[in-house]
Amino acid sequence: MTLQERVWQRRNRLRNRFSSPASSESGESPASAPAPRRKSTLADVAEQAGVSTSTASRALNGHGGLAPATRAAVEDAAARLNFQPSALARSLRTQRTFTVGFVVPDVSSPFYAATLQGAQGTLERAGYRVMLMDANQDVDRELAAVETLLSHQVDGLLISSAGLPRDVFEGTLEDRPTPTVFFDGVIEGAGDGAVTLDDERGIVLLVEHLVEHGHERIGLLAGSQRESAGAARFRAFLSATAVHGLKPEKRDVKLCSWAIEDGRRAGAELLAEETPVTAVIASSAELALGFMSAASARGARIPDDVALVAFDDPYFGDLLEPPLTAVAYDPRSVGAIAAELLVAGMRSQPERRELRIPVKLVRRRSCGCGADRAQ
Amino acid sequence: MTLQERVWQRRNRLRNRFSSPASSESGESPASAPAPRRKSTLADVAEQAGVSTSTASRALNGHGGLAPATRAAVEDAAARLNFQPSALARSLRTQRTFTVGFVVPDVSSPFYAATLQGAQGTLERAGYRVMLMDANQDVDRELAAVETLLSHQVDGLLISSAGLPRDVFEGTLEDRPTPTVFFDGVIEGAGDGAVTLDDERGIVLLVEHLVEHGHERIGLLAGSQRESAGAARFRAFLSATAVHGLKPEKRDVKLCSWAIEDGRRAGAELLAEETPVTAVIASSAELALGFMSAASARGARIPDDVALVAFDDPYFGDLLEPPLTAVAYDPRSVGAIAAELLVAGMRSQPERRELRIPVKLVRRRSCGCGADRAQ
DNA sequence: TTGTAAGCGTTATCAC
DNA sequence: GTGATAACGCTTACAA
Repeated sequence: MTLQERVWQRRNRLRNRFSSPASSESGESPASAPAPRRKSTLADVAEQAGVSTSTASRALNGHGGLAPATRAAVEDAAARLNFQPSALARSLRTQRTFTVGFVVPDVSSPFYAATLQGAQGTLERAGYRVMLMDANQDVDRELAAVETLLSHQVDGLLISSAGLPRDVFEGTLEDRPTPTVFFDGVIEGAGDGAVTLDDERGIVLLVEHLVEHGHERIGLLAGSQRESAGAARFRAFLSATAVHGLKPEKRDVKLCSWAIEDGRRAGAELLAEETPVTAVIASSAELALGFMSAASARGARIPDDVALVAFDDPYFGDLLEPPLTAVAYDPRSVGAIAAELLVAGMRSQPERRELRIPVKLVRRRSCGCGADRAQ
Repeated sequence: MTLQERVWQRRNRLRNRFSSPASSESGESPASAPAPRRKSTLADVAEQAGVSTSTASRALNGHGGLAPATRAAVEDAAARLNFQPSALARSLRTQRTFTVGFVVPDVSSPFYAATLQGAQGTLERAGYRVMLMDANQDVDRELAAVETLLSHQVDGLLISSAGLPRDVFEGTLEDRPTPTVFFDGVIEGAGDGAVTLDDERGIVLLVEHLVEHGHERIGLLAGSQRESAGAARFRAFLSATAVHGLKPEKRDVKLCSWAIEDGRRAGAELLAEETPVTAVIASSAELALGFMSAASARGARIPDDVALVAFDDPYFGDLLEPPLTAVAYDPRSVGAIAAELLVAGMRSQPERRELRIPVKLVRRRSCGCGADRAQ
């Protein structure tokens, strides 16, 4: 139904109400006053149409054999009463809510906002609504969120975990097997699917590029090690540097959280060493931003004094100073694909699937490209 | 309950299950196999505790006078069965869902993501959950979202409208009076509250500052005029420039949508005039980004060739090149305050309130500050 | 203090 | 084809 049609419908409804015999202008008695219009129920529709509620239900749901005339009558009555079935009652009866729960550590992060949007699109198309919960980077709240969602009988769960232990997660789910797919922050082996970025490949790309630029001492802003993505990037960093014969010192990798402020702090520490690293990899865009801020506060020039690359390409990456060399990917698609896996899982019971979203390197100036033509 | 406690609880549950007489290791008959564990209901708890469901209900909800012993027995049984009440059934009975619907034109926009987070925090504290719907900048989908939410019997609605006509909105709501507060994208006079940014003040700040820099011909990237914020900023622009005796030409103000791409396109048009404006105001951070991109594509330098200021201070505003002069405000608080209004509205029926979030000017380099010391 | 029973608004299983 | 009727899982008068 288009908006214009709705406008008309609304006008008609008003007209009907005023011309209805029951609500005469002069009738002042409480009895004849327009009843405190409660939302009309299936029973009302059935009554109006002169059929039973079961028939009304069937007519509206297109089930079973109905006389065309009855069906029309019911549809008519429903339209006249502006009937909207109660999702609550329906769900209680059918045990399906067509709602999926979505849990992320922080909605306001551009990455999660984008995954949410991607998932939302896919789910909506499949007829599902999303109930969102922000776990606020806190494992306890994450668990609470899952429990709330479960008590609402969501049909499925889409979770980016901040590091929930596997047995706790499974314990929570145990007496209510609910299809679950993890994305980005995954729990090893848990759930009916997992979609992650290709963390390993991304880090390899970054390290290789820095090595091409001639760097031999590379620092890392590692991000939270409780989250699978942070841990994976750290591991990948270790092995990728090893491949090139580099052995990062402990003080050159900073384990920290994901916020811009963490990047600033860790970045300042990195920069404060007597002989600092010549290049740094930030495990996320926020961390890179924090590092840039720290560098600028200290007067360190990027990439001249220290090169910077990031895992995560923010949409304003080429408007920064310097433009940020980064590993890019489509965050919407991680949400969308996770949602597809989930929808499949809710329809049947396919085997567990793990997918990786491909990443690619976007060369800009923060790594040294363009500035020196040396690359 | 902390995570650690949950871990213990989970372990105990497992232990109990294995030591339960019903599930002997050797019992192979289907009858003695652990029942396909359906979620336990209040009836199960009541049975376990040897009381009626009403008593069980009262015990769990802390209602009425109960013998301490019975209450304990019930709580015990509930814990043992890992009982989680069905939110669905409860809501159907009580007619309250403790869920509020949240509708925005685009979740992935940092602004809306932040409002969402603000609202979520406040609502959660008040005991409400949020059900999110992305209207995708489309008025029809916005309406559909509201209807879906209504059919889920949300207790309240938080909406940033993309321009829904008032009578359509009210028509949809009419037989189900649901507290609603609008924020950012408001519908004049509709709902039980509205919180907006101080659009007028923000634009005045921007125009004044540009005038101080000596500009006499200022362009505007106006944003969508269907949305109240876009329209308000446009109006404010007209009156603020008039105050300074400026009369913007029609071709200097670009009505467009909010996306970065729109800013790029409109910006390119502005820049392409024979004698272009000397300064431009972007109605949003995205539009400013688009303009920067257009300028850089064309080789126009900011602020030397054209000054730029924006209504909206992105969190990376000072890392852009040039750092962006902008009107700043706290986007979280608009969500939080809207949520507070809504919570108040759901608890009682206070009069309609309209609030404006204050804004302030953040001077950086894109306006010409610092670059020339002339300001 | 506790139990009985009547719903909340649907859908599903029977009969007719 | 259509209509009673029994759930779904909970809360809440009203009785006892």
